[in-house]
Amino acid sequence: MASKKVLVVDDEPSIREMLRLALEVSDFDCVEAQDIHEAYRIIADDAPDMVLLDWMLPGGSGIELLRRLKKGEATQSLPVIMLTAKTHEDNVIQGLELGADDYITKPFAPKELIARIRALLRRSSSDQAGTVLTVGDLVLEIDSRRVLLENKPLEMGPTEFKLLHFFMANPERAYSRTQLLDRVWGTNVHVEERTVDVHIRRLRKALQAVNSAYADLIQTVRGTGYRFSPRDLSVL
Amino acid sequence: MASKKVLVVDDEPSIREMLRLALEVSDFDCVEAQDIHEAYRIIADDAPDMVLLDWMLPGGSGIELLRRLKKGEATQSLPVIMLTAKTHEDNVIQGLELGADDYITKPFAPKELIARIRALLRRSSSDQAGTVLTVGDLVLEIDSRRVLLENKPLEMGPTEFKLLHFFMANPERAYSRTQLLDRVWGTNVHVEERTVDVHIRRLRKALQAVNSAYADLIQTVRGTGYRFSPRDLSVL
DNA sequence: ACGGAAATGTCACATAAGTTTCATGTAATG
DNA sequence: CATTACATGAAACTTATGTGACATTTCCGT
Repeated sequence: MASKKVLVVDDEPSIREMLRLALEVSDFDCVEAQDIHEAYRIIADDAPDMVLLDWMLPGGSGIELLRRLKKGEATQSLPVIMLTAKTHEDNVIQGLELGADDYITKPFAPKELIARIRALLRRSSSDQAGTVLTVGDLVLEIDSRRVLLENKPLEMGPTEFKLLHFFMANPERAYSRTQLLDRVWGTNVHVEERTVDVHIRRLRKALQAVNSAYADLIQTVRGTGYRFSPRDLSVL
Repeated sequence: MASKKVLVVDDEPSIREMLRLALEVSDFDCVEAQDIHEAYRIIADDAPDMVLLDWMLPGGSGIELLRRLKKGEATQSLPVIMLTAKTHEDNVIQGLELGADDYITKPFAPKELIARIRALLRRSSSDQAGTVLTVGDLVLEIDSRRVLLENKPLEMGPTEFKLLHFFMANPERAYSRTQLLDRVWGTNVHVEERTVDVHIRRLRKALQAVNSAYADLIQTVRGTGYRFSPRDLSVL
């Protein structure tokens, strides 16, 4: 399975390093940001699955980041665990009110941190359950892990499913093979770029088997990569 | 709906207070007991829907209360979540063996506690007696603990029954082996994931013995787990 | 408490399914 | 028309699941 990506936001390099270690040992991907500006960029580019946020960022900006995340449409459901010093009970309350999903006080046992991360990810992934993505007569059901085209189930492997899921969630934008590998396969996977082509092909094939017009949803962007574009689906 | 009533059994007033706060914020009713004598009285008088039981009651009486509850006819189905210090792994085992439904180690995130309480109440309240689940010619009678297919009784063990029960109550959705272990076997049971496969196989076998079409109800979702899908039962 | 039947969990091996890579063909680009 | 990028089929490989057998445990009736 593709491992989950955790964004660590802390200004102390040594703490980031420690967290990275703990995370990677437990088979998580880890990306680091030292300030909220960098954090924002990474959230946009790398789409982490959750955020570990140090509360004590310089200038009290930890709270600021949390507030902005919870305000933004696209980021408000991104799970956040706060790291706090144990003396600041009131900060905890404040953080939870602002929408942090959990907190942990320093110093903490790596084991506990990992356990909480797992618990949180499990919880929040069940939140996105029930979601159904639709483009014309193409329906992707997350819960049942099925894809229907014109009410007929489509045959495809797990990778094609994830790929289609990603595309339907991020339409009208071209992604390079590297980006696709990163976001569909997961970080730190060493796979040839060309492999993407093969899976694209299989996905197109699966769509084409039922209605050939739908294969055109996945467009080749020469020199760049691929794009999923409902916009110019002729059938609609 | 009328909010559920939770009995908190703990000798520490401050902990009771904290729990009460967490519970009431989440819209539960809360009653408190500081010892097992008081707990018993409240169970008899107030009929709580579940019990939050501190394991470390003075005199080790937490275990005593649990034992007595599980022995009593009227109280044995009352759900119990234990609160334990995280160092006492063995107590947890003991507690679960005695029939506790779940446990949570201190310190814990209020959100997690609430989540577990909700999960537990959902599980136990859906165990409504007298219910009969039906899919085509497949009939599952909860109270008589029997399964009929085309009016012929099916042979299966208790685990297969619970598994089928769960599937029939939650159709059209793919579950991982871990999720199935959690929800059919019970939380924190240490059982190999692959054991699920074996029980799936036994269940399929039982169905197939009468009508092979019904074995297809239980579908393998590669890379994910299994799904119960009446939707594409050809016989219907 | 005791013996046997039933149920359960685990393992090892067989089989099926899916993934990646590679070699080659084909279409776009300047 | 040379070059580059992409499409495609198929082989090699990796993983996931199916399945039978067996050791253990649980449950009952004696």
